[in-house]
Amino acid sequence: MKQTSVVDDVTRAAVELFASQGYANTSVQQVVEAAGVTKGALYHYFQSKDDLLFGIYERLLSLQTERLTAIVARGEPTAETLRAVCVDVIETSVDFLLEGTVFFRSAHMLSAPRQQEVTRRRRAYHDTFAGIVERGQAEGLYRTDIPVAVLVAHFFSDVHYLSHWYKPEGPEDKTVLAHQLTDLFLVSIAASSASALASAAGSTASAEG
Amino acid sequence: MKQTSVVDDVTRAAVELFASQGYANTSVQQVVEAAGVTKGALYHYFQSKDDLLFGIYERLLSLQTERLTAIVARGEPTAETLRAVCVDVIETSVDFLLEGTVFFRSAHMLSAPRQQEVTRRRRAYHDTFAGIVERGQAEGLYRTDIPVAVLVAHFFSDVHYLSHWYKPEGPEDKTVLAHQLTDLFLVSIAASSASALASAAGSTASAEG
Amino acid sequence: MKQTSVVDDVTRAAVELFASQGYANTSVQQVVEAAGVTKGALYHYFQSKDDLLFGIYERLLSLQTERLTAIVARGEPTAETLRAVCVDVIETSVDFLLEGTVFFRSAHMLSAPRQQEVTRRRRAYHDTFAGIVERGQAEGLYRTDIPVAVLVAHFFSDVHYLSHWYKPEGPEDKTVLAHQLTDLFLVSIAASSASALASAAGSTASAEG
Amino acid sequence: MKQTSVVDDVTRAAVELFASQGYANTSVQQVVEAAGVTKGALYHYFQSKDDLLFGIYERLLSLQTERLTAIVARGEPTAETLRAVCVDVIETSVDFLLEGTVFFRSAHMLSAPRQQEVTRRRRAYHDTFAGIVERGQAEGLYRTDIPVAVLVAHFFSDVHYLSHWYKPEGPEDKTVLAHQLTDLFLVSIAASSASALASAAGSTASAEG
DNA sequence: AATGAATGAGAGTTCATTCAT
DNA sequence: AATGAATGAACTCTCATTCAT
Repeated sequence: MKQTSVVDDVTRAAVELFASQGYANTSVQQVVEAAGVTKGALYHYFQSKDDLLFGIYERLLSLQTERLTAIVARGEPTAETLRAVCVDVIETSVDFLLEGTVFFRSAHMLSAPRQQEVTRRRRAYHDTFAGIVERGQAEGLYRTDIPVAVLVAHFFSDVHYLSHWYKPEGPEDKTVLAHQLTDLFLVSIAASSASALASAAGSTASAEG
Repeated sequence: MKQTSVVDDVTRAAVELFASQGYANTSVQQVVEAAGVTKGALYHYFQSKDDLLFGIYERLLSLQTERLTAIVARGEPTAETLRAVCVDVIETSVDFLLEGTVFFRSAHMLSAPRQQEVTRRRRAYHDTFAGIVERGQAEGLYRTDIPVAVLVAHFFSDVHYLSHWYKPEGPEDKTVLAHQLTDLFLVSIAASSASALASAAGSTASAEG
Repeated sequence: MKQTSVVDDVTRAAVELFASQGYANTSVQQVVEAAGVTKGALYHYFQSKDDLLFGIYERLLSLQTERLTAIVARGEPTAETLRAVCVDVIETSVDFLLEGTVFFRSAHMLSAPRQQEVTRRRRAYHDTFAGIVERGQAEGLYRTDIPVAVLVAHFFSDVHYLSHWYKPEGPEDKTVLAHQLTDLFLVSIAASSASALASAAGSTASAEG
Repeated sequence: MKQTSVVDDVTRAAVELFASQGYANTSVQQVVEAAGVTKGALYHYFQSKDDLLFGIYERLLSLQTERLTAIVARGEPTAETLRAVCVDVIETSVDFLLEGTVFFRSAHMLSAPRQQEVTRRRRAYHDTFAGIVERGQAEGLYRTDIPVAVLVAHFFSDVHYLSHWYKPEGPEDKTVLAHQLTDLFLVSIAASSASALASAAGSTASAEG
């Protein structure tokens, strides 16, 4: 009774191969062999190899956007919202670690229009995130001595980097890790941290800790 | 009076093309055309296309290792050493932004032995960095409630991510940015920040800031 | 009240696509889409793509053979018969200009047996035409200094060429054009024209007109 | 000492295969096998299969344009010029019969820009030819009761049709044929032929011969 | 030191046709 | 009568690399 479809089998095989060998180093032949289908079947459902890659991004972006929207819609206080968003995106990224690997490595191999589409959607996601941080700044929660763009990049750098070092089979638990990274981020952007930079900016000799 | 060599011209052209189009999408033909040399000349100095990529990594890794060693050799207090190292690696990464782009995107396209070599050297670099953090923990400067591996990853994620968002021609000054990111990192790993996680770990409702 | 059949819709779509893009450049998929039917339906009525092409030829050849036979059967004097045949085939060719385009461009793409069948029927048509000319020669109407094969080719070249230059929406009226081309042909093969070649054959300096 | 180049061998093989099987039915593999070269060598000199086809047209168009220009440049009386042009283009077309076959069958398979280029050059050729006819009309040599466009099409139809019926190994001598077809054309467009149409236009019952 | 023509394996993609439904 | 998913062979084209010069 197990129902497998060509689309699912191919997508699964593609994610694994793209993540382990890279998009460019993976031939369509390898994908169809790993998926147990024929080339003709693949091209019946996908217009091009590019489509395979975009499909992976599409799923990930849709999922993350949806989750972000849902959390924001709960209408909790800013600090709680931001913490929930951070934890959630890290956990989701761990769940889709292969997809993330492919995403960050191979986005530049997409056709130009699709690259723009991906960029557009990621930007929308980042903008929503930035909006929460800005609201927190207005409420006096977060420091304002560093541009929001830098704060946002600082957070997403952790998300991005996960696929470069995190091993799901390793010692770090996904949930614990999500809270640890979130805490590192939230501590660093807290309004109370702002003073540190003021004295440190022009000198490497100030004390901290 | 000849000021340009085949090796330099080719390397420069390769970095630019690999950064803008990706390694796999760049043909050797494109490289030789952009460098103004012939294929024969390129293959006289490089054994393979792989060599071109490895050469870029080689230079960047050597430079960063050398700078890290020099800073550590100054024998300053841990806090000053770590701050100096962080600022320096960020500034250097901005200076070699194209190389960084190539590095993080295309390392997986290297031949297996060279991929191992790169990994080995990056690990050595990270280990030295981790050693400084651990020394600081022993001195009571940095929090110990989060594994060092996570703290190290948290820092290098910023370095890594630079090539994805930072625009040298944009509004952010390189030095200012280096200090901002360093500050965000140092604040978050300070021993005094450790308490935050304790209360936050099991709940999303705790207050921060 | 159903007024369209799969066969008709498909044939119409095939003629248009084959004429505008060429037989080889038109996929069966394009034909079924243009005809508004499915692939299964097409293959229910046609054995192969080749069948589509042959069907177009079949219709055109049958029609022209039928019309030629009808005109000859009227038993008019040779000159009248030939004129009527010429005018008719030109007019019919204009009416089936798309079919003509396909015919002359793509006949060589038919399977060998069908190519032979087409050749056989065209030859029969030409032979009947040649017979009329020969009868006219025997009656002293047409010149005998040029082989009949050349005279016949001279006429059919005009028919053939129509699809390369004639635009139904252009200024030339179909009937007028048919009479003009017929006149050019009949004038040139008239017995009284025979002397012209005699003096011209070995020299390019003779006068004409 | 026989010098053969890849370009020549490939072009020769391509003309023969395209003429006998059609462009679309001939694979690049077949061309390289017939030419005795490798695929890589072919693609070193030709950018695409399209290039092969265009190269054939290019040579033919250049040759014919050059010859037309040379004849016109002799500045002979109109009648002599037109006769020389007609004889020459027919003889040349016989010499390049395979190229002609390819030309008329496969021009529509060229990429759009190249199709336009071919059309542009053929039109220029036809315009020069039409100019000679018009000059002859002004001089009272040729009939004016039929549009020049029809007269020009009437001539080129013979040239075009050659590849459909003429066999170089057959009984017709090239030069004799050229003069026969030229004569048929010149007789039919002579000013003295004009009266024939006047009485024939509205009726199929008039007598001729 | 340098050339660039030539190689040849393998890439992504198309498509007429089949067949279970 | 009709569907459309699936096949699989063949297609055009690319490209890192070699080697005679």
